[in-house]
Amino acid sequence: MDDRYRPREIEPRWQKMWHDTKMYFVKEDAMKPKFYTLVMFPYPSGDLHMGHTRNYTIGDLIARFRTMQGYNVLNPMGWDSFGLPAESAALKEGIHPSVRTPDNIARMKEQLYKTGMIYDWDREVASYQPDYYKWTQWMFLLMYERGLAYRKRASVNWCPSDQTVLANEQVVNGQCERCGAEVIKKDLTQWFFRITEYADRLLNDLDLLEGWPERVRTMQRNWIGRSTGAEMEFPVEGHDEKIKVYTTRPDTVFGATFLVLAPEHPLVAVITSAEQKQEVESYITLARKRTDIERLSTEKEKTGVFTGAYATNPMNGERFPIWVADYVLGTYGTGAIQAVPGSDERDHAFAIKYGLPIMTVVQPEGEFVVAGDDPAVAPVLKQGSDVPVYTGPGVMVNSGPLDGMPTTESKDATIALLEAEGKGKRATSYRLRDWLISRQRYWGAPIPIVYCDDCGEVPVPLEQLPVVLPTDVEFTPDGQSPLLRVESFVNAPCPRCGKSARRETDTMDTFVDSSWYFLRFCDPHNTEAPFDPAKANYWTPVDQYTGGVEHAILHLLYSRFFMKVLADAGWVQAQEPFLRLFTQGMITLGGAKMSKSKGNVVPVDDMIERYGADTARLFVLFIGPPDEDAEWSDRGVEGMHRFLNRVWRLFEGKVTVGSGSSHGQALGDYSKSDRDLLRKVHLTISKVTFDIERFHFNTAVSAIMELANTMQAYRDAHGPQTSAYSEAATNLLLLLAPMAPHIAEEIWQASGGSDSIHRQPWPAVNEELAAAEVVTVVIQVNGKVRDKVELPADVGQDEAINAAMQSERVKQYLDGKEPKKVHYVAGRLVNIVI
RNA sequence: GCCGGAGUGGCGAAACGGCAGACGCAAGCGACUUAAAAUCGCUCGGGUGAAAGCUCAUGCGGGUUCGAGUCCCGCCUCCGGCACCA
Repeated sequence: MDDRYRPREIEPRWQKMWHDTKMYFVKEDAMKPKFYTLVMFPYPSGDLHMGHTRNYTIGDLIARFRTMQGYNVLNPMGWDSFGLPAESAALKEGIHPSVRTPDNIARMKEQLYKTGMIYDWDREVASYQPDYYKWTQWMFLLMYERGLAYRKRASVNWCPSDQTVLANEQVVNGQCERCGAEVIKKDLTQWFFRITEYADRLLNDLDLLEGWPERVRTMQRNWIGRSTGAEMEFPVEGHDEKIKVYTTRPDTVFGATFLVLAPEHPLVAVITSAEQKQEVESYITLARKRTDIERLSTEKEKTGVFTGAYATNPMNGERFPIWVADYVLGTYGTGAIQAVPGSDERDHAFAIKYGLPIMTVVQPEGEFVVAGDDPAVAPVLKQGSDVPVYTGPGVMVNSGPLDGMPTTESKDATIALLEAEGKGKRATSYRLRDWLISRQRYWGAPIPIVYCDDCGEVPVPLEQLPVVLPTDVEFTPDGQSPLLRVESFVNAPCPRCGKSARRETDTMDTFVDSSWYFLRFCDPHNTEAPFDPAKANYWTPVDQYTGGVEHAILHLLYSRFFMKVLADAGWVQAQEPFLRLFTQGMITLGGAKMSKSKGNVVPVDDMIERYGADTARLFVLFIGPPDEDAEWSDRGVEGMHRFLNRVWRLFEGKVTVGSGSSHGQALGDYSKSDRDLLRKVHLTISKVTFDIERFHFNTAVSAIMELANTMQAYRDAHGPQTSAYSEAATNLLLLLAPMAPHIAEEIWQASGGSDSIHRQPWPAVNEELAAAEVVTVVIQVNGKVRDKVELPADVGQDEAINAAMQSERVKQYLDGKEPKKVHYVAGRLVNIVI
């Protein structure tokens, strides 16, 4: 072994060995338990920084750890390589994305290689390649066949900067998630996936995902936003139409004093009276012009206009006015509400502004008086601001058959009443909208649809896939799909009748590409199908998925949707794609996320050059709890480099490693100091194993450091040539192997270890060696530590308490008196209560 | 407003209801060296004390318990998600 630790010499050597021997290439193996670990595949932007390294180091550690534990481990890598960033960069630099993308991939692959990441590269996929997106198009057709892909004209989100439509999920606070531009609404005919059909299952199955962070499950629950209530029909005076209303508080129907329609509601034009027509139309025009941001900023001030029409309350026959207001959303519920200003703050504000009647129908329990007994407490139909709004629980008043009923029962009772009289029914509503997948941009998978004058919209048949994305395209965005300009692409024969027809020219949202890639990894070379179900069923669900929390809704919800659709179609068995999810924190520099544009990156190449990959890897594991953000520290990384140098020196002077947990001698043959060292070894095995299992990598590294410190002290006293030291050294390397794989491999092979260290079994805890011989029992008086005493590990309660009572300190506190009570925690603590 | 998560030394952080601050960074002192680097050793939450020790201390206020950073109740602050969703 070299006398100095030289990572630049040893790391490339072992990387080559792992790579050349295809050490981590795997096949299905029914005899072994499988473990599918996956890190979210990256967008190939070019250069990796330490934020990425944290992510991939965790993935690599899991793969190596589970392999040593005897699992058949699938750890693949691929490239999420369609999408806007490549296109924007290409426009800026004048390099075509089809050239730039493979270059970037090659660069990132090289950096992963140099960091010692191991993947089954035989399974590499890239979503921009035709042999991948052929199957993305197949997925579209599957959706289409099952009635889950459809085209409709709708008011959609449009990013004026990126010049394309966006999914709801890609609009954050009224701004484009990618570029921050203010999103506007446009009426366009677009393709959607009917994810709302799966809303219930996507919500309910979140309960099964116990291996997911609570935070992510909550975010998905909020996003799906299920509420339950009722739909009710309100007849319109002088018209046959009835207005359907959705409400979560059907029990307050007796307090409804007007109806409100969203500006987009189709009945607005039908029911509006001649006198009000002009006012209503100009209001609607105004409302449509407002962006989401404007609507948010005017949150307090509600606006609306009277339609001139009247409706009848189905429960009590009351006649009341119908208004139009944009505080009611056209896209939620039925786009129409019953306004109950006595029980809803928004309706109350609106009623006050426009002088509409307010009536109390719910009263707080304690204040209940029989309706009519005291008009001051139970006001009947009053106008003005003196009738307060009350939204809490209570008792129904002014509500006919519901009077006196507590609100805990009134909701169900009202629904029963509505259903019995045929005036309404129980209903559920969701915040989730269908997923808009069309994009008017170039760098994506073409939507496999042809429009024929005779046959209409025709899906491209499987044997004609892929619909290839042409490369000779002028793709500067102008609000229209760039593919429209390519005659040879647009003009295509109708697959059904053969007459000349036109192709769909929009491409798919890149989130479609990434919604199924984890399945392609199971069978990446299949030319007949997206994957062989038998192989997919062997590997899926993914046992451990790792990635950034920024995908909590978009990617993770879409993938779950795809998995359920594929399960329904019989392609997979699992209902959920990702069994356990880990969301790692960012690494920040100067308090901000590392990013090239901000210029605050620590490139992984620099770290490898200066300290080697193992130092970089170990440091990002040690930097803090892996699910929390952590600030980069140059000093910290130097400390970690010092540690690896210390490890190196522990092996100076012919230290021999053997098999991990065997020890040739009986326990009694070891000296006291040997036994102490071995105890530390086995306690460390136990702690590191436990900590890796529960993703506490920072404390796993600490534990290994402690072991190294203990070994150093032992070595200073007894030298390295003892069997106890050899066993300690062996286990130290094995524990370090998944985290710092190169140095572990180098020392292993230089110290007589057989084969690769990465093919050794993970060390087992020897309970006999781990067992303590003596314990330090803490002696408390009234819960405060006053003394400690060393006792044999198998000490009984009586001896321990006895020993405690002998303590001089305890005697001082007792002052001759008898203790009131004594608590004993076996082998740990005696608490004397005085 | 609703829903999650988090508040511990100078810093990153540890602690099955049982010795608060492991491990590391920074800092200080010392050894080695002509010197520096590297390496090694010691100190390192506050107050008090010569020391042993005593005492205060895990965002704030209560509570449960022999014993609370940890459990319960009520607050405060920060981070994240949702939000005119009827």
